[in-house]
Amino acid sequence: MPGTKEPEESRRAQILQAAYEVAARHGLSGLTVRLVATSAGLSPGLVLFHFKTKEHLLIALLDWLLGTTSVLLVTADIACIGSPIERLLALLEREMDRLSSEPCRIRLFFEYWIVGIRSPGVRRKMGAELARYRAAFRPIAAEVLAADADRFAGVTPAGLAAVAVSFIKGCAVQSMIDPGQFDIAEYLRAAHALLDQLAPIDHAV
Amino acid sequence: MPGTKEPEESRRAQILQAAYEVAARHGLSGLTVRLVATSAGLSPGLVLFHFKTKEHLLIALLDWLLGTTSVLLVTADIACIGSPIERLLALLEREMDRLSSEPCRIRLFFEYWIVGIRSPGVRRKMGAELARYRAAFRPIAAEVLAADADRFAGVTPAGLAAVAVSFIKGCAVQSMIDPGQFDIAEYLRAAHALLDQLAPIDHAV
DNA sequence: GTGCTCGTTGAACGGCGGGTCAACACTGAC
DNA sequence: GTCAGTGTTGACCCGCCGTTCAACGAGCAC
Repeated sequence: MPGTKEPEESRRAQILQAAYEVAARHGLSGLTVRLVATSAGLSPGLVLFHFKTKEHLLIALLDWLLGTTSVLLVTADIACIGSPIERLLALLEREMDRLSSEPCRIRLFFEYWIVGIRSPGVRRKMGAELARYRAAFRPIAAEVLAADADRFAGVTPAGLAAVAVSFIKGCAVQSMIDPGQFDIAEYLRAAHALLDQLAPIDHAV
Repeated sequence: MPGTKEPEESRRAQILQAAYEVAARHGLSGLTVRLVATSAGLSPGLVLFHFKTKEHLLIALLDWLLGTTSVLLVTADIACIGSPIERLLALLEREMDRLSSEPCRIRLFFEYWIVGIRSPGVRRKMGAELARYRAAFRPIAAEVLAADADRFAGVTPAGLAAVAVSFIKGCAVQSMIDPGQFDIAEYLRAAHALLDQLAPIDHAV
């Protein structure tokens, strides 16, 4: 039915949704304009009518991805934890849960990292996202440092935040590649012991 | 010069070398049989004569990559450090140096991670490599735990080794994506403070 | 020399993917 | 009704890519 006017801007959203599904199933390198069109139930030409170029489509998909992903969820139940260290640990644990609940999203981010190696535009966006992620950890990191100024002399909030991000991303990488051998519970216990100077409170099982 | 018998097996090595150069420059997705052939100064047909398929070539390249990358360098100057924690920290620092000295290799590994998402064969190899990397950290991790059994009650060597690997891989990711905003010195200082229960020794500058 | 094998070449094939475009349909303005 | 503009289609072009293959050349056995 050519010419039937859809709610205009919803076409872009519809196509982006289809693009996400294709990318989730076939990867970014397996994403083709035709596949996206088919998945959206539209003709290939229309996809390039709304997004001038495949490259534009990919960037729009990245924007959509970044826009629909909350940076860091500091929910009420976490915010009310008294000890800064416990709060940071709870946050880390929460983020790990997110990792395993949305594997497709995480994988897509990985693929965009790779694209970013060769594409300055994508790299800038991914870099900004990472910086935002670190910044979200910074307040809690600062509190952790303030709570034990002696031990953390010379450590900056940004530095600790970067380490926290590494915890998350490193866990994502390892559990993505070999989910069998990588034990998240052990991992969290080690993280706990590193942060906490006291004997670790039993969080496991 | 057709028919000139080269030292036989060195042809494969020559092609793999060329494949690595192409992959380093254009990425794994930009690697084509023709480009590899041109880079090696050979005809496209010959590449597929020695490696039946492009897929075979990619797997051979991965094997070559894994074979020519030392898992973990525990050099003499590090092995003789008395304190286990100091030794682990020195190792981490050494690994970070490796990261920045061989960025192409690291990037290629990243790309193979992505390939591994959809290719079970590649995933197995990458998983084994990660497991090997963790295993290399395990002895030192065990010594760190043994040196402070109270603090690390319930923490396994494997868990701490996984955290160490996350330190490295997380750093690699962050410094790869935005080298500008990511400060490795700060990062290392934070890592030091986490491991060490004493005030951190000044390693900066 | 004859013939066999193996390494090598480069043209050719088939397919696919990004991008273009003429044609068309529906809407709204006049 | 007419006309312009926008959304939409699907065929088409072109280039690239993986792969195949006939031909050829060098060495070797006899």
